[in-house]
Amino acid sequence: MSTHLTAPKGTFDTLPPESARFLAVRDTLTAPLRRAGYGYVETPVFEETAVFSRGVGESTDVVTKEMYTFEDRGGRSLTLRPELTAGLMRAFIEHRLHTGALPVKLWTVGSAFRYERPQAGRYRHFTQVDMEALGVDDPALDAEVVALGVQGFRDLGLTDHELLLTSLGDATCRPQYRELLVAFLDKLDLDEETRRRSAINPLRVLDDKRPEVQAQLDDAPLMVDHLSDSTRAHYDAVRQHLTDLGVTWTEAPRLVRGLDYYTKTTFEFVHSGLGAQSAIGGGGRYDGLSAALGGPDVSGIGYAVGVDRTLLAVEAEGLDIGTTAGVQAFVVPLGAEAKRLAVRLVGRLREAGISADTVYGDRGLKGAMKAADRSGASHAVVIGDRDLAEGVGQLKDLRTQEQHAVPVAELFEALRRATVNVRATRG
RNA sequence: GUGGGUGUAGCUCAGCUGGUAGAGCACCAGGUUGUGAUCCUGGGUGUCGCGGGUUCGAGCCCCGUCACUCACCCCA
Repeated sequence: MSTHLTAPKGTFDTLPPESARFLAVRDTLTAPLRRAGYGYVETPVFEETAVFSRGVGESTDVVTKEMYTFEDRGGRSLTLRPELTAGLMRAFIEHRLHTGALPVKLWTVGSAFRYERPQAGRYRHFTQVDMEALGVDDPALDAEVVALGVQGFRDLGLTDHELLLTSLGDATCRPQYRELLVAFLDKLDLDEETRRRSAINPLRVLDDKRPEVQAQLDDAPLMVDHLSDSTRAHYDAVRQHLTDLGVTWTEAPRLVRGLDYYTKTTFEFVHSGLGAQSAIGGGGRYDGLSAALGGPDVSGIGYAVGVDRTLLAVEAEGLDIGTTAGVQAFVVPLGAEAKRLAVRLVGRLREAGISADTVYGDRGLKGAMKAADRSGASHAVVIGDRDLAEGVGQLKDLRTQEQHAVPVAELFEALRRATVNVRATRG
């Protein structure tokens, strides 16, 4: 078995019927964005490495040890995107979208790649929904973005999740706070690696899960207590708008995000049924990102949601979504002549928008009927030599087992009518 | 990168103190070459993750390795 080809470490295949749930989750998460006027964007899954090293941040683990970076045949350094925001910003800058109406509201969905040790909910290839509102720094926009994320989870029927919210300050107050925090951390008993992390990105130490570290952090200074007047007012306004929108949250003053570009409003959606990788989405404001990528100094806010993790959350809550009904009609031919008729009939049904299928390969009548049953079809047509001699096919209601002969020329119409009736009854 | 757990059929698993592989589900065929959920009969679909060692003999014991998995780290 190990000599056979398998999906690369940390990756997985999503097969039917689970794949239907994946699609349902993906589409449900993006629906609120489409309703709110966000435009779809598609960018490459790889970018020049600098897009991420400068965008995500040289000090982040994502950039320093988790990227799939390679040189192409032309000697360019390229990287498979470890997240979607930086590429979206690159496109925003490249196409000078800031010269148009603001804010520019964008969304995308697709693959991201990180070289990490696989774990429950953490894979080397994963799918994210990503959205950004660029060019306007308005607390109401922060609230809209957060609320749209919440809406997606609500629409899926998820209940066991929580919105964590905080403010990370901005360029006027974060540096001073950082110094305070560094001074505090310097007095603690930390291992060498944590100390190194503290020097590069001290905020992240606050997020450490280890009890021996957390125990020392009770008196740590918090960013929210050291916000400048303007960021304080910004944060207050965001919370006011969220309350108006009926969004509830938990204050999380130690919340930190792993990507360097976040400022001010910062949030994370966590789900209780996922194990250690509990974040199903997260985001925030990133007023310095555009400039860091060589673009205009415009602000932005957005979030990313993990489609795979959200699917895990949906499954953890036992939600019934994306169940496929199978096809509506099924044709069972017996013999070569009937087979030609079946192929034509199925083709016509599909053209008419009715999902239909038939059997392929050498199947006996019993096997074919079994396939018809499995297909989910409400109606089947059985055509054998005996029927053809009489110029008919047998239309069968698979639910009631009722069956009657229908002239060959009328089979299409009879099936169409029967399946449309079923749909009307169900709907 | 650091630790722990687990690898037997498509899936879930059993396999006694080492004797050469099984169950259920699923799948396929048959039960009058014309009818699907039940029933009956038949079919194993497997390099027991891989490599080496011990042994007369290894699914079982030992070593190595790979994969999966969970946690740290990190984060979607």
